[in-house]
Amino acid sequence: MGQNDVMTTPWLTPRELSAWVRLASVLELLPGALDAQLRRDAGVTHFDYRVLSLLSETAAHAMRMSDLARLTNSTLPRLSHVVHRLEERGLLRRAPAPGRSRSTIAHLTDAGLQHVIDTAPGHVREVRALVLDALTPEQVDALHDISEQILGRLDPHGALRPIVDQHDSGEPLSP
Amino acid sequence: MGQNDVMTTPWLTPRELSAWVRLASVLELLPGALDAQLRRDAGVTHFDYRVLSLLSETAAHAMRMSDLARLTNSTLPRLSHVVHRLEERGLLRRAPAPGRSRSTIAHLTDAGLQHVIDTAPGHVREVRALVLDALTPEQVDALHDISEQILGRLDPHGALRPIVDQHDSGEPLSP
DNA sequence: CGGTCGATGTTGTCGCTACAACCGTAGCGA
DNA sequence: TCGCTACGGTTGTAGCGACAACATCGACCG
Repeated sequence: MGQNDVMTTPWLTPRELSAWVRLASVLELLPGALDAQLRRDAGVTHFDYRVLSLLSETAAHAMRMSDLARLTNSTLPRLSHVVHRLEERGLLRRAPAPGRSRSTIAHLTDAGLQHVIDTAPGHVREVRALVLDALTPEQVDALHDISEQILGRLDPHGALRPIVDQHDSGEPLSP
Repeated sequence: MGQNDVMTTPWLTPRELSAWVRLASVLELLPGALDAQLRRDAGVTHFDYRVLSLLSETAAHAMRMSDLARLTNSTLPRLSHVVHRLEERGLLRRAPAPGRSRSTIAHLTDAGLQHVIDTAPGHVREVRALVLDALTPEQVDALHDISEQILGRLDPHGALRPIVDQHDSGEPLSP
């Protein structure tokens, strides 16, 4: 990692640099903007929302902790903390899995489901306003492919690939 | 924000949803991956690196705090904390601006400059590995345009637009 | 059986960010 | 000259995520 590498590292072309600078800005600003809307209007984090939303999409309104962690691109410790807080707020409950298993199941409560139902429209509007409505249909498709390629690098083994295309499940509360 | 809005909110089409789900995953995973590489190899966060890098690109290796905040898409309180920590590590110093001004100038130290020089190649390699090398040249250009459109929504007034295309300055340490 | 290993979660601690409150100074009008 | 306001910046606090240490339970192997 010495400065000698300066000579041997392929630098960024102007086009690459220009694209990267803009993407980096989006990476810094967009999560905060999404979080701000959800916190202001619904008192939850974007991550909280993902957890509740995923639970709402299952038939039983419940899921194993480790599956939830994988589907949210998260880690078990982080999820455990988040679920603990959501449980204190009465939006879900934890229960040991029935049968011979040491796993924990997170169940969405009625209040939690209602919260998702109340929160989803505003969130969708925000996603539209900040992202999708800014793009042409062709750009939306290009964004799909680009994101897919990058995910391939971020997650070479496809460990969390199941997260993608979960939207063919029953309930219409996907985003 | 009642559930009645469910009826009146334009929902996401399958293509939109699929693109958004993937982008959301990138938003969650990519910043962490970038941070991890820089923390592991260089002991700085991605944000720290942006600050040091921007300073290294100026002729005087110095900049006003408020300009630095704008160029990093950040806030003054956040920057103040970060600069305080970097100052304690000897990578930069703060000094009141000369003349009649209440502003503060952050100066990169020699150690700070050297740190950027040592760190840049590894960071560029990571950006290539995770993003640019995963894309075709056409996709890089498309990413440029897409990010630009989204930034237009995130920052309607162009308050931080100057951040874009700063790379025509002197030093070659932009990313 | 006994012991080790791996998988599943939880907890504790530390560092960073958001937010709000605060301070000092310049500019400006009465 | 006296405020008043706006700007530039710092500090304090609370909350969240990363990471590591710690349980616990099942499985496998001798």
